[in-house]
Amino acid sequence: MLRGGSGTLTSQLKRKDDRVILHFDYDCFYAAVFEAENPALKSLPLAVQQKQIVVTCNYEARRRGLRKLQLITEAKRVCPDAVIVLGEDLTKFRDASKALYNFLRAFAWSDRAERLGFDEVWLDVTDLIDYNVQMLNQNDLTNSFFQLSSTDPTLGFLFDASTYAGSVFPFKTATDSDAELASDEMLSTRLRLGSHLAFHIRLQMEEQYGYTATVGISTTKLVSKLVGNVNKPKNQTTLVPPYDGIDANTSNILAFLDPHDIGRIPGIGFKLAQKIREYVLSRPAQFDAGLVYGGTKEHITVGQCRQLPGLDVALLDKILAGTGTPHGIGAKVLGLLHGIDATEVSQARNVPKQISIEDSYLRLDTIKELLTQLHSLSERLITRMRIDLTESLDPPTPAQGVEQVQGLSDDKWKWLAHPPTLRLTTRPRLPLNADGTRQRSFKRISRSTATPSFIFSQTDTTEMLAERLVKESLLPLFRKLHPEKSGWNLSLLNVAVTGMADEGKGGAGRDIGAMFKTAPVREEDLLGPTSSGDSATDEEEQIVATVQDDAEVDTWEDQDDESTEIDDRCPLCGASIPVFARLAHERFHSADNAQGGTTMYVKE
DNA sequence: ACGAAATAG
DNA sequence: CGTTCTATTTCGT
Repeated sequence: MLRGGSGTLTSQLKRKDDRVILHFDYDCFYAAVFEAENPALKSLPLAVQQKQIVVTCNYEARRRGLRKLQLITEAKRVCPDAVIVLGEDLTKFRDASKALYNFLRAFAWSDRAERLGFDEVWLDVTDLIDYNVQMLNQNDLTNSFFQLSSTDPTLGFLFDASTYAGSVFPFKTATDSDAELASDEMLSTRLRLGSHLAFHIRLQMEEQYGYTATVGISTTKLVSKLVGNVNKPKNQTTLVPPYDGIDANTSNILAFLDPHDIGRIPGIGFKLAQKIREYVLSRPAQFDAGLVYGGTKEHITVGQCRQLPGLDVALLDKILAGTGTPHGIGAKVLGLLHGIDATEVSQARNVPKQISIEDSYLRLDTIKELLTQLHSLSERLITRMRIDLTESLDPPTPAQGVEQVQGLSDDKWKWLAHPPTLRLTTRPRLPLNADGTRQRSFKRISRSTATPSFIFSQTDTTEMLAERLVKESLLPLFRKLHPEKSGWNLSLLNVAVTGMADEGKGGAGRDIGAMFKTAPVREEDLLGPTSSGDSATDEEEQIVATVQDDAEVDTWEDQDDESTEIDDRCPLCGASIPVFARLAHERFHSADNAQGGTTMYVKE
């Protein structure tokens, strides 16, 4: 690294706002799942119980004083007529989450659709947005049509492209609007379209599935996630430009982020936050000793950190240093403090990378009980594998209402992935000290081995397979972890299969036809190496693109100077089209797009 | 590849 | 019992 020019703060930070990213957060998801199966619950105060606490509750319940993470006894005292349902079996939540994810995924032409937990999803809708920006008629923005498909022009919705749908940050006045457009008109247009797309998706999600969501709209994963929180539930917030000012007065990104506690920034977890606080305070940061989790802390804001004297990559690297801290952490965190986050929304996957089942115990110190627990965990693991890693091979049963666990019927099915690794994790309870006290520890230890192929049997019962798995694989792993004949005492067991790859991808299982159907043509795709768009880990599959005879393809900038008041001009060919013929004309171009071109296979 | 740790919901 | 359980990513070896 050179000193001088290349070491300055501004040279270390470079905004790149060429994406449109939506972040969905389903409103009180667990409660919503119960409401979806029993809509009568919607008007009642509803709380979902796990162990002795309310894990979530609907907004009627919150209105009556119930809170997340409240003790059940407290909840009953505050609101005696609350409906309290047990939510310890996660199956239905997982199923609903998967269904909603697949619904949302269909809107991302890039198939960049990333789930976080059960109730959050990011969509990178850049290509869909850019396609629609090209389609805009600048002379009649208020009567725009959003194309959800590049091949079926009837698929979409009417919208007003001159305004944002839903809420915006910051609250806007008419004069702000001019400043915004002057700052970056293209970015504003794209975000407006993003806001209308988000609005449409929210409506469809409620109509088709009965779920409401809170959405954030911006250009990065970081900001889209955070800005959604500004208006909730059942709402959305777009962070409007300007994005690239140098301080909170000129950049809405900085104005938005500055009041946030650093610990609220995704990517700055407990450890990093404590280190930053310690530096800012010039002493160790304390956290509330009373409660361990959600632990209270000293309030250090992004704005405070951002304005630290001498703050740059090198300083942050020094502040955050330690064994195991990620390389480049200084640059990463400096970016986050400025609302810069180049992280890509990851490609949708057909299977998870890992499945693990665990349980915790007060005391687990006998072989007999160990075998019982390992067996139980193994059965649950194999059941989950048969749900999440298999696919039915019977094509002529399209809409079968209820999914069934593979292995219990005569249906033909196949494995979608064969996890190569089996792992056993334990959490030992530390031995008693001399004074009779015992220090708590949450340290885990693990050993892994090759997954035995018998667990992929399609004929044996989970019971038989679990029996064999314990005897042949898990017990040997356990002996590696705990060689002593006795004396161990565990507070946790975890059994996992890991390393799953999307085996269907790029090969037989992948529906190339579907990609062809929805992928728009973009000239950038055909020219350079699109700066890779990264995804370094995934081997790239074949990309199908269409090449148009470009003879008379114009871009919308070229034409449309003056247009008549009565007719619209086609944004593609400039022809004057009466309103009633508009859809048909758009269909003409789409057909041209899909069929008139040459199919080209690009191998990376 | 393996095992630990950090992060997140 | 006390945050539990689950998943992803990254580091060091």
